[in-house]
Amino acid sequence: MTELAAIPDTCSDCPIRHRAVCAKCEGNELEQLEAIKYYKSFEAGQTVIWSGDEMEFVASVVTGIATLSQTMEDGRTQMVGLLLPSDFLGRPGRPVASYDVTATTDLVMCCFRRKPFEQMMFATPHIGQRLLEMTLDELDAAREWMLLLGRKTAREKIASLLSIIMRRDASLMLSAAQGPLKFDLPLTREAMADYLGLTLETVSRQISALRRDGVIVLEGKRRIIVPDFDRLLEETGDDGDGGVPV
Amino acid sequence: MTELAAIPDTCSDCPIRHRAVCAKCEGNELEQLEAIKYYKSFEAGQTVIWSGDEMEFVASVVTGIATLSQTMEDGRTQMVGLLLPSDFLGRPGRPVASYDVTATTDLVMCCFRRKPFEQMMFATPHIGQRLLEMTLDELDAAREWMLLLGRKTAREKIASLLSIIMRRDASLMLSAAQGPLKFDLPLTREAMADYLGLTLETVSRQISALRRDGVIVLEGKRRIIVPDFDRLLEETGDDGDGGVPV
DNA sequence: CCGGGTCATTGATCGAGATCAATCGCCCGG
DNA sequence: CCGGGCGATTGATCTCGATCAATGACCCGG
Repeated sequence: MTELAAIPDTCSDCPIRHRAVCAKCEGNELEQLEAIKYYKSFEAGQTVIWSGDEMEFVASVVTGIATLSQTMEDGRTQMVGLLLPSDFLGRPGRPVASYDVTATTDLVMCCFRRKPFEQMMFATPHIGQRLLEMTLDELDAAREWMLLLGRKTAREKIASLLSIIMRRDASLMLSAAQGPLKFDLPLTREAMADYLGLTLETVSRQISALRRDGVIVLEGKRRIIVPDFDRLLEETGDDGDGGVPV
Repeated sequence: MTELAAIPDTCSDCPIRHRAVCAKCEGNELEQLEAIKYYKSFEAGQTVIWSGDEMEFVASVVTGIATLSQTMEDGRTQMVGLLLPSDFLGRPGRPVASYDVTATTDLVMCCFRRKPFEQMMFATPHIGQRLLEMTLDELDAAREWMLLLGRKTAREKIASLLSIIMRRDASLMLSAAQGPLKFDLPLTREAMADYLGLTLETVSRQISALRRDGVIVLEGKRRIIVPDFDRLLEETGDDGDGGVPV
């Protein structure tokens, strides 16, 4: 059993306060939300919910990473979403989960029982407005991802995934230092394969190839150093300014 | 120049009145929308807007079909959205188009200038609520599509596309007759390839293979007859009840 | 210090789909 | 009736990534 991550006392202490579904709520609205929220923790590897299960809550990721994935009868699986801190889980109005949700790291979620949340959403336009923004962002990300799945080579897929992860967690911890960037891969090779529509062997081979070509440096299995971010971007196949604004 | 499709006189005559972004609006709200709307028509093959262009309007598709697609510098392209009647084009709050939009058939759109629409959205919760529902549906569709792109075989991709098109246009014209279903493909082989992440040759070969195996019958190049819909569904690789509820 | 488990790497081979190329069918205009 | 253009089909070959298989690196518990 790993140690549980710190759980904020009140919403004002919350690290995702200004990015999550509650971002536009203030004063009274925030108090109402605070009254119905509760925290749930999961350990790395645990399943949060299975596709088809009844969902009695919706939630925001506070810390950690979770994945959404779909599986075909014969076992082929494709990841269809990556939930980072502040991302929202669940669909108001839908009582049943559409995807398998798995914690890939230790995970803390801020949960709201579904029914009260839906009622509040009806009464409080700020929640629905914020959820719409977030959903539109996710749709853009999904479309970027479709280009990756449909048209990119294995090497480009790996480079793209690395740059996506770097960008997203840079935007969370307003990364100070310039120069060689360094970060931990929060995913196993298998999870990366499920994300990219590849096999884990191909993922491993392409990471080795990028290492051989000096695009990345490995420190152990999971820690990645990128000496030249622009060089990595060239490998993604995207045009310079590229895509998703976080 | 082909003949222009019929354009409804008023919103109450409009064929997409109860499915589009205006679905929840009544009385006064509907009048306001009606006051700022205007129609635009495009011929099959025309580009509606280029990625990166300024968008001065958002719009609903009234009749016809349009596609959203992304292109890489070297010319590889991936379709990322298919807009059928009642679907919404544009993102409130974003002044610039993110995708290339092309009319694949003659197309009529009901447009709203972006700024007034955004103001109305702020004042009228029903519009934002409906847009949220529609966006969540699109996100689900995009995720289904990601499974297709990442994990399905070429044959499964073709079968899936056929069943998606059949389902979606059956839901529009509440198809009366049972028995052998018949419909027109609204896409060229090349557009199908862009949708499915394949080459047009592979699309052609797989369609021929499905024909040889008796799953479909062709009437000319574009008209498809499906003698046994369940047989087609088996070929998609999805489990029976399968996925997107329209 | 050893043995088992998990995750990752690397090698050998295979095959689905891409690529290159020729041909066909159909429509339309001269 | 002919010729050109466009979309679609079909064939031959190649290649990237999948598959099958062995080995390696690391961690933890006994």
